[in-house]
Amino acid sequence: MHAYVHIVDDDASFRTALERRLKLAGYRVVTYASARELLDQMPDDEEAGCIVLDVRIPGMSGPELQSRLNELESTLPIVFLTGHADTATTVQAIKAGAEDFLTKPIASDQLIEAIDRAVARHQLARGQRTRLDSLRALLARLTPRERQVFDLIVCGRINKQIAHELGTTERTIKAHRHQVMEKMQVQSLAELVSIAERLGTRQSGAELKA
Amino acid sequence: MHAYVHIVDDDASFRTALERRLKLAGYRVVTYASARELLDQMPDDEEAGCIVLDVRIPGMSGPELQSRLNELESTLPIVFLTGHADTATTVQAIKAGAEDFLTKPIASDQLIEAIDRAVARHQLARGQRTRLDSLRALLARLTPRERQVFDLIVCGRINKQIAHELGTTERTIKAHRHQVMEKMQVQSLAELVSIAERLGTRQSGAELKA
DNA sequence: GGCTCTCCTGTCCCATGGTACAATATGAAA
DNA sequence: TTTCATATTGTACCATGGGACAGGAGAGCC
Repeated sequence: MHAYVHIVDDDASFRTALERRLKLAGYRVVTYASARELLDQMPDDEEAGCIVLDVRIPGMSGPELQSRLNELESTLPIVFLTGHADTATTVQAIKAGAEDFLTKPIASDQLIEAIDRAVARHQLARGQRTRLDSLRALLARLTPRERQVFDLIVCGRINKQIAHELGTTERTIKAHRHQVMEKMQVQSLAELVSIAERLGTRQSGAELKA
Repeated sequence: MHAYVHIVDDDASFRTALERRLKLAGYRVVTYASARELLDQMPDDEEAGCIVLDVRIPGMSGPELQSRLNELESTLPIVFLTGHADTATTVQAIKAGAEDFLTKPIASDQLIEAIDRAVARHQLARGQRTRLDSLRALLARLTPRERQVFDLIVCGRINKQIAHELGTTERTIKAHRHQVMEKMQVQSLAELVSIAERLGTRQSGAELKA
């Protein structure tokens, strides 16, 4: 609860009306008159919420703002609102990950449903991203050498091979390997490989010889 | 090349015109007058291709056919065509995985582009599915006991623990483990875990004790 | 110059994984 | 009944992983 809805629309009276309606539904609301305004304040991605975005707004258009937000890796789902939708714009927006695309005038119940869905999706995405981020943070703490060893371990190389490929001794690899398991907070090789797979850092094998 | 385009439209003259145009573009074409017709013949998912689907057709509608195909786990991408698109239908179709949603009359170049994209996507999806299917086939060849051992191995259990959990001896587990590595055609634990991760069979650990 | 961090190296010892060589028991299928 | 797949167990032996204990070399910072 207390999720944020960010409304971007150049029609002040519409913003106000929608704001009132959403606050009654239990949402916290922030309004913006333009894409620029939203980008300047850049809503916090960590707070549950979503964006309600008019397609035609002065300056940067709705879809332009969407692609900009995608570049910035925002995961806030977008619910588009528009007076007259053309099909190409609709298709493009949904393909780019918009949660919904609605036409004005819109029944407020229907809009709220879309917003609820968007917020729920954001919760999920946020949870996943948080889990991945913490894994990435662990990985980032490895020294360059440890990272090399990590890559070779999760490809199934044994210590002897790793030592040979890195031009050092088996004993040294054991030391690095120990550090890797320690820093990645895992007790088994299986967990380590699982992490590598989820982070997409695992190469299929031969690529690493280059 | 020689990809199949499956056209579903109740307008015979439209079908014929489009068929001619697509054959010139190098496609193989199969036409259907209704959703039923396509379902009866059920296009082969293994052949590269896509479906061009009119939204409003007698009997089962385009979107209904789409959801039916999804249930049947078809991976053939769908390009929708329609006279007058309403936004809700468009959004729903794209969310359900349609490659595109175009309005008639449509420039044939534009349609061909959409079909090219759809076919390309199908190639990718097919490749991925084929790879996963062959892994699943390997997994299916494990005996029930071997499968239990597999699950525990990829969760990071050591032989001793597995033996205890399955109420047998370490030596027995070694035998099963050998069979598992053999049947799954892997040389290292890392590869085995990677497969489990990609097939989504890997539990996070504690769940398996139940 | 000290201090810290990274990277590197060594020996001893034990736990674990893997293999070769064998063998038994059970149930289903031919 | 014979045959086969499955599941089971055993004894060795060796390779690999990993911990305990100990130390050195080079780079960057205060």
